[in-house]
Amino acid sequence: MRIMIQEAMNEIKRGVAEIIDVERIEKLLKDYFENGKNYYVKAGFDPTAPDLHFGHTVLLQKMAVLQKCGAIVQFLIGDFTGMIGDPTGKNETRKKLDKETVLKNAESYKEQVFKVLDPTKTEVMFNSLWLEELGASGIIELTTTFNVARMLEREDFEKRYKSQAPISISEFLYPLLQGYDSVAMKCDIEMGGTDQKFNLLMGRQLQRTYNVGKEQAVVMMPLLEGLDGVNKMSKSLGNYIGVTDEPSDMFGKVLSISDDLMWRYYELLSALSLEAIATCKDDVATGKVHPKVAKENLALELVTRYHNVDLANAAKEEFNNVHKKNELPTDIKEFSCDGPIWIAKALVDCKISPSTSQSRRDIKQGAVKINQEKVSDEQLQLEQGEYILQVGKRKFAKLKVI
RNA sequence: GGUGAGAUACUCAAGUGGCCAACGAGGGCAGACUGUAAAUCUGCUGAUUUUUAUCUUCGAAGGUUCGAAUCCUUCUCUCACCA
Repeated sequence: MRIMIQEAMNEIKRGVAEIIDVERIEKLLKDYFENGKNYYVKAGFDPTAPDLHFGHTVLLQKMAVLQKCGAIVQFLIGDFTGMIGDPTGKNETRKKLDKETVLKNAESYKEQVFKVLDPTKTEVMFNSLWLEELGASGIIELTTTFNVARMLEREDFEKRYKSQAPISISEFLYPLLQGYDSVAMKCDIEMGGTDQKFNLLMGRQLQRTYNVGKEQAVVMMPLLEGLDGVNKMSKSLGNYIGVTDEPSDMFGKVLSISDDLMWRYYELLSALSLEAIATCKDDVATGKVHPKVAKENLALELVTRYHNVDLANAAKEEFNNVHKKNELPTDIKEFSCDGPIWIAKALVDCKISPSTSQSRRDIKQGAVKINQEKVSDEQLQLEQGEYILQVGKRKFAKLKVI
């Protein structure tokens, strides 16, 4: 029994940035393994963007691990708090979404989330349910539990306060409301990114204040770096790999990360054991395994997870055809138009160039190819026929000139 | 409420009457090199088949002028200092 708990703990601790109250998690595990008692793990998500990317899955995967150890996941959609916008981002106050949209978003969340989480051990919840009921008096009461000095301890607020950047009062409410969620949900563990530390601890604090009878443990996951290897993965920065990305896109994006970053992805995203990863890393360092092969394996694993093995292998083959052998991808978007047409215009029509000016620049640089042949004449007219147009290494289009 | 400062392209940031489609940096795109990458080097980075040109763009609207991102007026927004 003790060994089981120990093993579970090790698996849970893998890759996490910080755990607060490890003892409590151990107790929960013990209660599960000995008495089969479940416990609740909360994680909050934004209601506006049901586009999950690998950054989110770091958290989801950890929750999936916990599900195997008796956790019921409370998948919280912050439809109420979404109005305020978490101060950690630069988000300004947002408009409240109508119910219909929220429910629709929730549905698409489910589609994506259950590729990782076990649906039988997951409850989807909305915080408007209890926060709306709280009312003005409830919110005022909530604010009395905390003072401004403490609030300003939050790193983000402290910085802005010192540099005299504006802090909106509503922003103070965000951590309080998120914390109140923990009270309403009576969760045992809350998960979040390291940037959420303050908010996560708030939940713990408020559970005590409101006499919930338990104080949630906190598991913080590191923020996964995006494709650029510097900034955290986010949709707005465009450096993300979405769980709904097409197999070939997903494969290509994974292959495009730097060698250093690959190990980070291995640690946080792969299902391989840490020992296996360490071995692989050694083999790459000693030259036994080519770094590209290691990266391909990672990409295969991830594409398989969100699609399937066949598509993953197809994506790999496709990738090597296009990039290694310089062949053409299999599915190229097709267009047709009346001819004759000026090459620069054709590229714009096929959406592989933003403007004819840009087309001309690209032609001058030798970045444009027709049927694998470099184009040197920027005045070129395309007569009747079918052409494969290409800009750079990645942008392709098939054009039929009538 | 009072006073002062500011708003320039994707972002930061120069420019204070013509040589400004606007220095520079980052980012992005492309070429070389590679493992598709990273690093490095190079070019490009408002639009337009008039390309040593034309048109649109420097918070918004007017005005002065042969000519304005630059000067004047009003407005909008942001910031700072004081209360």
